[in-house]
Formats: sequence, structure tokens, C-alpha cells
Amino acid sequence: MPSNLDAQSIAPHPDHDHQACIDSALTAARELCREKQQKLTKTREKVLQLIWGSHRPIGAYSLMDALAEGEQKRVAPPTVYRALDFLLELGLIHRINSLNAYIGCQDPSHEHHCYFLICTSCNLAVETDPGPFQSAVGQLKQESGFEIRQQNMEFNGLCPHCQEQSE
Amino acid sequence: MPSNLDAQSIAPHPDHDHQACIDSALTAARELCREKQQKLTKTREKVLQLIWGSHRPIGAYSLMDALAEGEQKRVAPPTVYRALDFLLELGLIHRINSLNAYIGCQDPSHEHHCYFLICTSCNLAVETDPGPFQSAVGQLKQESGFEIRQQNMEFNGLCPHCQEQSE
DNA sequence: TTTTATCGTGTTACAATATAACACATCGAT
DNA sequence: ATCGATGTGTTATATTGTAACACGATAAAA
Repeated sequence: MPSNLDAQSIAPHPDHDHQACIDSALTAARELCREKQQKLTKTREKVLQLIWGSHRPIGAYSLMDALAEGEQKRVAPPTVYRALDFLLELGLIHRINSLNAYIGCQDPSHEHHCYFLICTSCNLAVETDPGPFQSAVGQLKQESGFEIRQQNMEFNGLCPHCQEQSE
Repeated sequence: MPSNLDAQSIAPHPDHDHQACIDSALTAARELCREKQQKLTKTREKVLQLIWGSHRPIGAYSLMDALAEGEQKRVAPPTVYRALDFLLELGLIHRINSLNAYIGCQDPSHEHHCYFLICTSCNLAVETDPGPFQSAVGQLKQESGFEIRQQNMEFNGLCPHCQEQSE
């Protein structure tokens, strides 16, 4: 789970040192690629960095726009999607299905299920610990007879900051 | 929660009387529309019926294909999407985000969160009770400071029937 | 050192999902 | 009878994602 958080909350504080997030994400990514003997190429690294440009999910085509900044040529969709597939595969990013968008993984060092809190006002997305849900999941497995392999949870609501704004 | 279930499981048995599902869904829909003073027009009813044609999520364009069966003209996408929006709004169907597809709601009589078990082999999708998860959600609200308004859970795995097949 | 195999990228075209905008029709309430 | 609200038809287009094939770099095998 991420450092660099608001003491009151697992949501990153609006004024937090975001460069630290980016740096630690990239360091973790390089480390993971070394371990798994995968190459973090220029494109892949740039995409990861852009995704970590905020704590808000970003779409593939927005990434293409961002990649185009200051470049002569735009990259084509397959380039971005290949990078995204690579990063997803390694667990360095997650896909937010309800938004068709991608966000950095807070803890890529081991596989885990995706539990996200998403602010419908500012789009902040915070990854949370699936732990507290696992007894209910176990019960559900029993009752349903399903063999559950993936858990994908998306909570929508208002983040602490946006609640203040709207008061 | 639906009747007509496998005794061992909340998943519908492959041989269950599916016409009963369709009929009770349509009856419930008519009732709900009367209550809420909304019109279940021909198009809307047909779409709902097609969605209830199985317990598998179905995409908007497949619905268009199904609507076209035995008709002279195909309807255009907006027609289907309007019907879908209407049915979603009333809670008669849910959207499965990870599949861009739609499925009938098992219990439209009151608003609730969406918890689905989805079989990655046969696409069976079963709606389950969010109840057992609510204490963990409450804890999460506290810790995160988020005001959670919507819960959208998609579990992927193998349904009991497909587990047998793959043994 | 050449050869070859693998992996990553470039490029073109296209598929699949979803919406905007505007015209028209229906139907109940004033 | 008219008006306003709601539902549908129609055309065009936006958004998200893939298929298929060519090219290039790199590194291991011959």
C-alpha cells in the first residue's frame, strides 16, 4: 500500500508530493521487470509515467494525446494498447472497467484483486485492501459453488476533498 | 432473489424452466412500471425479454441483431440504447462493465448494489446478495473518508457446471 | 561472423461500442 | 384544437479496441 498518504484517509492528499509517487512507481517497475526478465522499453516507461501523472484513471486515447505532446508524430493505437497490455500483464497498472481507463497499481510486487474507490466528482481513484472482504468472498464461494478467480470491485462516491467542496 | 434455483447453489440449473424466469421478469417489470408511472413500450418490453433470453450478459449490438430477427428493418443503435437506458434507470437490468453487456436484474423491486458472479467459460452471470460485504464496506467508508454511493462488484471464475465439464 | 529466432514497433485498416443532433409522431392535459 | 411532454426514426459521428502484416533491433546459435 502506498506511502505518501493523508493521515486521515487512504486517499492521497491533494497537496501531496506527487513526484514521489511517480518516482517510486518507476523504481518499482524497473525492479519488477528485472525480476521477471521483461524489458521496460522507452514506450512502456513513458506510458507508465503518464498514467502515474495523476491518481485519476486515464483512457488509452488520452494517453496517445499525451504521448504526442512535443513530438512530431502521433503514435497509433496499437502502440499504446501494446504498452498497456504489457503493463497490465505485469500488474503495474489496472484497468477501471466502468471508465475504460487505466491507473497505476499501488502495489505491483504481488498479484492481487482490484478494489477501487472512485470519486465521481474529481475522478480520483484509490486502490484499497481486499482483505476485509475475503471472509464474505469465502462464504460466497461456498454458497454459489463458483470457483472465483478474479475479484473486481469498483466503489463510486465522493472523495473526502470533494465532499468538503460540495458542502 | 430468484426462485427456480439449483438446490446446491444460487446459480440457475442448466435444465431449469427458463420460461418461468422470463415470465416472472416481465410481470415484475409491468408492475414496477405501473408503480413508477413509466411506460413499458413495445420496444422496451422486447429488449427486456431478449435480455432475459438467457442468464448470460448480452451486448447492445447482439440485441439489435436479435431484434432484427423476423423483421423487415433493423433498428438503429439509439433505439436499443434508449431502451437500455430506460431499463437501467428503472433497475430492471444491470450493465456488466467488464463485458460491455447487459443482464436482467434478479430483484428490481428495490434499488441495490450490483454483485455478480461471472463464469469465464460459459458467460453465466449470477447476481448475488451484497449483504455479507456490507460490514467491510462500512469499515472502508470509515477508513477512506469516501462517501460510497454505488458498489459494483464483478467476480470472475468458473460456475459449478463448467467446473464439472473441465474435470 | 553470419545466421536465425525472438521480441518489440510501425502502419493501415477496421471492428465494436456508444452518442449527438434534429425531425417527427403520439397522446394526454389544458 | 392546441400545446407540451415523451418516445421513436434517422443520419452521422465519437470513442474504444484489434487484426494483420511488414520492419527492425538484439541476442543466441551455428
